[in-house]
Amino acid sequence: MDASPDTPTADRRERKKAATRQRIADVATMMFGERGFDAVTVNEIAEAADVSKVTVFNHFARKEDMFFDRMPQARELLAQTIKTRPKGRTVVWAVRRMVQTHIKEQHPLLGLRERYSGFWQVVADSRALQVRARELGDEIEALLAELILAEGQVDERHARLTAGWIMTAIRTGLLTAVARVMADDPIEAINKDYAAFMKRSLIAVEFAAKLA
Amino acid sequence: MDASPDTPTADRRERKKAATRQRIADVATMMFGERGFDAVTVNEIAEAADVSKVTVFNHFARKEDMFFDRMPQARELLAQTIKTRPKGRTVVWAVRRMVQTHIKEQHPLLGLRERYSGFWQVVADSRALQVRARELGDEIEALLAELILAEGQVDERHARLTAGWIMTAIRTGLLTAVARVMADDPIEAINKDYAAFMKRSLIAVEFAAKLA
DNA sequence: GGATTGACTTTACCAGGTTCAGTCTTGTAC
DNA sequence: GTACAAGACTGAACCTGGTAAAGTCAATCC
Repeated sequence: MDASPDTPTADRRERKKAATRQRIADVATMMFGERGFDAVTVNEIAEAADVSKVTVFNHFARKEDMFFDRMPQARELLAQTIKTRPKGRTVVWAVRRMVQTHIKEQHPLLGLRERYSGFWQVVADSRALQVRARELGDEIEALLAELILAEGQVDERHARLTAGWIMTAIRTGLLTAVARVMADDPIEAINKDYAAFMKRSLIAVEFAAKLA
Repeated sequence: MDASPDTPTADRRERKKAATRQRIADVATMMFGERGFDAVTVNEIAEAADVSKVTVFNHFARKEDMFFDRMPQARELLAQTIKTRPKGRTVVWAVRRMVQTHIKEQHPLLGLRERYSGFWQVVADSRALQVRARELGDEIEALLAELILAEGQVDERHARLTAGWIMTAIRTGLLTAVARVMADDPIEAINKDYAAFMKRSLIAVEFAAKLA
């Protein structure tokens, strides 16, 4: 997960910076988990991380980003998955395969485990986090639209439409599954159903996209 | 548009309250249009409407709601349109017909006119407004899902999925069309294309929903 | 050794939003 | 007509996220 095992003598500075960022994110995530996102102030986080408020905002543009601090990596992952797909496969196909893999491997991004449910509980309890989650989803949707557009088969509007439909399917499947996890349904049953739903609905999207 | 022509001696109070609310919304909308949403402070609005800041927040829970002050009516309209649809018609059918009507009649909600473009320009320039617009769209999506669920043909997850696909189609069509209006394309060409797109994509949604 | 860079700090400030303790208006009951 | 209750509205203080400016201190470069 770390930047480089082969940092010769190099940048203590960068390491320290990364460490500070990580410390802030960790302490913040813990506090959010304990008391809820809105009940924790940025000042408290700064104090707990032994840093000034301004430093917090130097590392994270918004308070919400301390919670979603791994999203940039997620976007990277999606982009890579799609760009390295086998020749002749569509973007939708690559997305479908990625989703299936995530569910099977219980990947943090789209997969589920009991112990992830705290994360989602915090989101469910905070309007600000839901707004930011939606925004991050939109960014991914835009990225997806670009990649679909790059296939060259359709115009921009159609690419956006397809990307929106894909994200709707993913969001719906994920949210429903998360709700079931929080209701203490058995994970295995949830995952089986979740995977089946994603397969069906993404195939339907592919059809609809051809039709529209 | 007014509450009741047959208010005997009754509620001057309510009328005054509604008038205050309207005055605030009007003055705010004008100021937003002139200087942009973020550049206008709530204090300025309060002063211009000759009212205290607290009063502003008594009428509108958030600053953004002064701008989107007609959304509650829009939701009402959607619900009525769907509930009063001819027997045997699906929710998607009713939505499609409503969208077509709005475009044809250049209804403020989903239709387009040159002079609406100021409205959309203000939204395009403000992150806060975009967030709120998305949120309002989500509320409508949830309403739509409920109505689809009430048809009794599908489970809740499927209803949400369908509602999400519908809203994606509408959002995509509307945003693209708005962009063209702002780029000064001729309205008639835009509307023709916009209507055709909505028809195609909503039919595709209906197909996909059956398939999924 | 001296200059430069860049992470971090302190202080002060802004704007949205809430709380509270009222005042002023209006409809109602006697 | 007077008393009273409800409720729209007010003023001021306060909280929180977020920004600006100016400067401190350690690591790096030459």
